[in-house]
Amino acid sequence: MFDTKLVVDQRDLLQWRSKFKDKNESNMTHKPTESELDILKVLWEKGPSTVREVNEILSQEKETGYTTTLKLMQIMAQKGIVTRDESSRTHVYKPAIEQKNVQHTLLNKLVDAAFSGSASQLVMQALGQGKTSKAELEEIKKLIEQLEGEQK
Amino acid sequence: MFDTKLVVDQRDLLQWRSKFKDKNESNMTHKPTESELDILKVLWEKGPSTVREVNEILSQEKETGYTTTLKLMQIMAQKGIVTRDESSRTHVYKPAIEQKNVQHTLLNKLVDAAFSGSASQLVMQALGQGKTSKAELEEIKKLIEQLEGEQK
DNA sequence: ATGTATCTACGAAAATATTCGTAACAAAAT
DNA sequence: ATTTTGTTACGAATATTTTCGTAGATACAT
Repeated sequence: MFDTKLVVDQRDLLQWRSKFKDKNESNMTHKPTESELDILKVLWEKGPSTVREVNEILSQEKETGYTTTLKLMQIMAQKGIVTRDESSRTHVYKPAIEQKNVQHTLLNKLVDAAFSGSASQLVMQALGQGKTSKAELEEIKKLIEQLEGEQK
Repeated sequence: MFDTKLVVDQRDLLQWRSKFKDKNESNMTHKPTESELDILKVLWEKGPSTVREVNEILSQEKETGYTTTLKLMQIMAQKGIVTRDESSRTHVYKPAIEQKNVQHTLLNKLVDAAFSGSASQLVMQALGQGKTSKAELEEIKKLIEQLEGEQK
């Protein structure tokens, strides 16, 4: 009666499994946090800006302490999400990742997370909101026709 | 020389401002966290499920301890994001918010946060991925035409 | 009936993200 | 020259989210 019960507790199992996860910490898809995204938004729209400028704009939406914004932007710089020009005393920040890339990442995440992977479902929901102008609808229709052409 | 300097530090100002924010904590738009959304996704797809079932599925994607999933689902129940049937010992959970609602909320958030408020930009980006079938494109086109009709 | 597996409840640790005070310094104003 | 203002750096307090151990209860198998 060898009672060599093979006890594998949850923890051990998870540790073991994680050995097979990718080690690669590298700059995959930078996923900005929500606050970071707020800041990026400003930088994309207004172009290179100082902390004060960014904070000014963010404050219109939501009370935001100056040093809070500063700290966030410093962190972002460290993460490589933004770069900054330090030549003058007040640093000027600009985005280091393209809006397109972030859009792409977040869009896919959303499709996967909330739309069961169906992009067309998302599209229809988006259009259904009725906030899209006639001109835009036309443009989209044109795109669709173009896509239909390609896809033999 | 009354040196009654009116010192208003950042903190006071922010506190003061926040007095004018809406007090209304009520069930506005439930914004599930990322993990919560993962769980909702399962419940939407598979229908009412036990913690074990949900955890089984989540584990395929990412190592997840059983009690972790349990705790999350308990929290969600408390928040009112899910309801549960406690009649048998192993509780059965089901979503208490509709997928449509969450889609709507998250979609708007995304449009606003990453697409400068332009839904059509998002739509075009989504279609551009080339993951949309011909049939779906047709369906979307039909929707557009319908919308164009309404919008005199 | 005794042990084993499976649940829930619960609290608390760990990980992340956000907010902010304080110090040090430079620039500008007085 | 001295003071006031604006700026960065930095650490730490808060807040939020995620993860998990442990305890106690119930069902199930032996």
